[in-house]
Amino acid sequence: MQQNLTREEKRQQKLDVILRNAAKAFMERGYYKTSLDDIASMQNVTKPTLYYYIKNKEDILVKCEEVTCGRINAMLDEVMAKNISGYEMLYQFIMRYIGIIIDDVARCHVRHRGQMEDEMLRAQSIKNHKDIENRVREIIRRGIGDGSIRNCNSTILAILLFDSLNGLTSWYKADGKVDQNELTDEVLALVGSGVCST
Amino acid sequence: MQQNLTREEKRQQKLDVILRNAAKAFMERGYYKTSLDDIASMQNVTKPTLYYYIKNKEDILVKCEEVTCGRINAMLDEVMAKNISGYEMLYQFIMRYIGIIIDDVARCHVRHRGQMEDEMLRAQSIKNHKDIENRVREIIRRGIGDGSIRNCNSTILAILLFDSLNGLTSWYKADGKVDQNELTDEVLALVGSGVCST
DNA sequence: AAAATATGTTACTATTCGGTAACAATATAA
DNA sequence: TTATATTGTTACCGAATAGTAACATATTTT
Repeated sequence: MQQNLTREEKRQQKLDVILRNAAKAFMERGYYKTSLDDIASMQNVTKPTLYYYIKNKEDILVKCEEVTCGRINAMLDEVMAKNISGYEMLYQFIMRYIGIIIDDVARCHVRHRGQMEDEMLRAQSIKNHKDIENRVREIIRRGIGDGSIRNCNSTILAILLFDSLNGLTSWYKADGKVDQNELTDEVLALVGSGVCST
Repeated sequence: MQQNLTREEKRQQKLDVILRNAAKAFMERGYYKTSLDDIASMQNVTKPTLYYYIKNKEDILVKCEEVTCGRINAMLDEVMAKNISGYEMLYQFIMRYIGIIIDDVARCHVRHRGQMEDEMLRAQSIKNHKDIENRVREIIRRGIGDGSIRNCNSTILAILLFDSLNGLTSWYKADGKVDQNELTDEVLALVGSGVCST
């Protein structure tokens, strides 16, 4: 008899719930202060059950990273394919990046990337971010080339940009006092024109 | 017989070394992956000796915070006493803030603030940062008042500013490829005028 | 010199927690 | 129905490590 969902789909859904709950707990209490027992009990299962969905504790971070980097890169694919100026690309990237990282799984990734204990995983994590950073640098260089962005050190600018954007993850709550549109406007205004009134 | 240094001075020096070494290790390996035995062996002492200088592991974070916030507030006292425009104040704050947080103890504080397990300590840590943030907001408001800073949401601007400045701590190494002066120039240019070429 | 204080060590406890082995139940397919 | 794969549980192990008690040594003060 055919179910609504296949086994594989149900399995994927459960994994998603684990990631979301774990990510939330990691952000609230911290990675080391959140035990696998804590995470398991959020799902109303026991710890060994988790090991059917994840390899080990660190694997949760890896999976959060895969999901998030996948989204960011897909977004970059779209934005960079458009026939617009470098500045407009950067503008759109920022707008949509904020939309992506306001999510527990993404916030968890941002906060823990490059901190895996396993050396291979750590290297891969660092590379994943560097790749994204390089794509944004490419946008900045295009903007400098087409004259829409002030001549500057694209490396430093890209990093500063990510610092302020990723910093959002540690204080911005989607349901908080600050409206997402107002936040996005302020970020875009600051990045675009700075603070000077002149 | 009078020594070069009094007991109290020697004690303070040893505490400083402990804080510096611990902060460095926390930044390199992470707080939870650095044991008190690790820290002790850097001093060529044993773990119980540390407890003569610190109350417990968390107290290291508290002491790093006290040192760093003390420095920042003293700097703000100076800068805010000057008879200059709000924008110039902000400019000087940024320049000197970068100078302060390029230091292992300060970096350790930035990375771990508000993450103490003890509730009282955590609340105090959050308050310490909020106080500093409020002083910077005051600078921004003054700038808006005297017309030197574009009209904007001072709360969001202050946070974004701290995000990008504090973000430096996670990648900038004083002995690395990027020169501190060039970095400061780029930050000031970005905050001042943004990325637009027009 | 003797007393008091500061600084250090060795040896140990208690607890937390990631991970696993062995076993039980349930759903799917033949 | 029977066989098989999947999903779950209970009970346990081993390692790491924050913190302490008891004891030893050095340094300053009286």
